[in-house]
Amino acid sequence: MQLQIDSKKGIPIYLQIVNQVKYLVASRRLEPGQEVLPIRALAEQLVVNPNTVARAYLELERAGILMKRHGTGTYVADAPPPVRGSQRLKILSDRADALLIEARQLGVELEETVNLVRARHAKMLAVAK
Amino acid sequence: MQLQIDSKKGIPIYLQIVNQVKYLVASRRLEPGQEVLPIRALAEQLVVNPNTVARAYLELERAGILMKRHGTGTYVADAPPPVRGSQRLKILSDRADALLIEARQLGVELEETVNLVRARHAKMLAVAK
DNA sequence: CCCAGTGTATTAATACATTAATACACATCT
DNA sequence: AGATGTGTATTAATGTATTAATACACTGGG
Repeated sequence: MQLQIDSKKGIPIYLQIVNQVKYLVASRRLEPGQEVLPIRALAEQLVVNPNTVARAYLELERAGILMKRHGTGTYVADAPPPVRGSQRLKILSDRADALLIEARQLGVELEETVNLVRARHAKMLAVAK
Repeated sequence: MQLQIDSKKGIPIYLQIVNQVKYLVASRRLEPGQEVLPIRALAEQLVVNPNTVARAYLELERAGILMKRHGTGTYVADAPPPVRGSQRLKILSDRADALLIEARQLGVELEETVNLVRARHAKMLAVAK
């Protein structure tokens, strides 16, 4: 698991871990059921306090991305059943709005924005594991 | 200018102002050149400290959304020339990635995500001023 | 020139976030 | 049962964010 932590870029370390793991899972480089590095191991690899990794894993567990088993290890969770609840769609809408607001501010048209989404999606699934 | 502030929802007041003004500008309910409420006036309307509004306006000015003129007032800035710099496209890509990661986690397919973006865009430009 | 209205700057109180140190508890294997 | 490797909980130090109180400075109209 190759994570890149930048201690000086303002973004909290635990969030950098969260985001990168989310990306790895979304792009299938980490698959459901697979074990991820133990807290201490990842902490050592990143030269970071174990609690910081634990914090990240906690967030990821709450987000349904990871599953921790006490005394055993931490694993990538199964993908959830598609699209339950309007609560969840609201989050997606917020993300879409943020994208559209930014695009509008940059003078980027809708179709160009859609193309960007498609391009990023392709890139996300592109590279090998 | 109709803003809704929720003091108890965890999101900082100044950010709620920033986001809502961004939305109003992106959706053309506020047009370039138009004067927005003075800091104190908006602060009074929202029952908030003037510094909090000033903080929001400062962020919006830095984002190129508003333009302040000392002693005179605050105005909606002109739309920037379309798409300069790769720095700016990087922000858009990050937003697109966030959307795609969230969608993936919810089991929402690419085409459905694209449709959502189109739908939100339509809704954004829908209502009257 | 003054006045009223505008944005600006400084400082501080308070709360929250972030990271770390340390000790604890559970699971598995022998 | 013990050893080892796993996640957990508690506490604290430190920094950062958020909001507010207050005084300052610029602009335009009488």
